[in-house]
Amino acid sequence: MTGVRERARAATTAEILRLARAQMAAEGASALSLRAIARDLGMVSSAIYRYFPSRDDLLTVLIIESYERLGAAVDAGDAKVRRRTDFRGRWRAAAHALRAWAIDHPSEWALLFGTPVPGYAAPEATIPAATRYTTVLISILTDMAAAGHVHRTAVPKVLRSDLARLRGQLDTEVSDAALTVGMNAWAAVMGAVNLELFGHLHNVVNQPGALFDAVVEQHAALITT
Amino acid sequence: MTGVRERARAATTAEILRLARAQMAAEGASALSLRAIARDLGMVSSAIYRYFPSRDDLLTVLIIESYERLGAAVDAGDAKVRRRTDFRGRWRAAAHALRAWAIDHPSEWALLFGTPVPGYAAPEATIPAATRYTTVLISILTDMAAAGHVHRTAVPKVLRSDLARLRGQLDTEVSDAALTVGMNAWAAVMGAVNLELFGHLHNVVNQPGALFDAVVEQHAALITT
DNA sequence: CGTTGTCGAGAGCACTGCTCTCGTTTGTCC
DNA sequence: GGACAAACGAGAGCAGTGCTCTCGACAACG
Repeated sequence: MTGVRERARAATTAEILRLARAQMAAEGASALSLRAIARDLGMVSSAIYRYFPSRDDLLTVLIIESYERLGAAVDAGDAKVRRRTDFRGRWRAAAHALRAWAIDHPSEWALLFGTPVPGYAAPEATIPAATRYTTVLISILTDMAAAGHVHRTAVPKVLRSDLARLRGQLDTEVSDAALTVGMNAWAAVMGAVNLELFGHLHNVVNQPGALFDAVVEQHAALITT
Repeated sequence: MTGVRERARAATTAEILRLARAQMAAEGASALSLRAIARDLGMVSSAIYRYFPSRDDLLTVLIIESYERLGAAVDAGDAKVRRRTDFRGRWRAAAHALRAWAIDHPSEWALLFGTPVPGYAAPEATIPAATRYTTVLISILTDMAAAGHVHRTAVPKVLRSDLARLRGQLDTEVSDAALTVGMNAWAAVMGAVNLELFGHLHNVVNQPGALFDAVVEQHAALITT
């Protein structure tokens, strides 16, 4: 309750995270240095350990926050579509919001979807956050089902149990076929963004946005069929 | 010409690369340490610099080699298909060879397609190697065109110039539509493998192979249409 | 045979994450 | 209000990193 110390602590913690993010943006995710943060903060390096027990814990917090931001960005993209039954439009908006966020925050994208940092193993804590940005796609599919849309894609038998479990976790009424097309679309979009963000389209496609559009449109058709 | 010294040098260089690869497999790509390699080699760390001017140069060589290995694996997958006009079969074989290699060599996959290592910027030298593993897909599409197949996918206008340039570089006769479906398929497959390899399917899909199959089949249909 | 260039060893620099100790400050309880 | 415990920052130190420099031993070439 006694505010002074707690507020100071919260402020310092936030400042550490802010500086960490700035440093990540400037130098890349795995170049993040506790000592550099401490210097920027005008502190000695050991003081940082009063706030984060280790570099990995700092990374974990950053990862969770980034998942949260990405999820919010994708949500916002979807929310901008007025006609909620315009499922193609919502898919397009969500997908493009995903790519836009990735381009605006490349270091954070790398943190989330690139190689896990050296000895770093994503702890349990990140798992719920990690699914955050996929819920939009699920809700689009759910709304489609509610609107009477029936997906007819073939569902690999071995996936059945996974999909049933997923449906339970999500507590939603989407068919196996819908989940399958959804995952396919998800994989394709993630693949396109990764190729672009990690430089694999250099000297191959100079208009990565156009390639992304093609991927999105292709799956727009598949999703709404 | 004088063999003794040159052969010793080649042997040491090869040994460094071997140990580097072993270390990567054990600890992950960015945990690669020149000093540790030197220790394993029974040398002092500075001696390594007689063979590689910097850690980044070592990484570059490793990356190029890995691209080469991946390309060879995908080629081998495609080559196993007897009926060369069985384009679906060839696509399946190539895609599954890609995934199999990724699963067998996760650290190398991460090196190629994960976050670029800290301050490391892929130098020009890696570019030709980086396209190596995509040539199989191109040759499948080329063979389809030669067999009289006509792709009808819509091609984004902005991609036209890129595709024309690509066709020139590849020196092959594939239509814009074919290249577009090919890239879409490529992005989807890469996305599916990345999601699986980097752990984003944990607690989502326990049968990632099945999801991958679904992606491959979906694009098999799109490619051969 | 002498010169030249290659190679490995060793010391050292600047950096990293992290631990431990030591005063100082802050909040709490009597 | 005073005693006590917890929180905090400073500082030194350890083990590790990439990389540079110098020095002595050896091989290759004229």
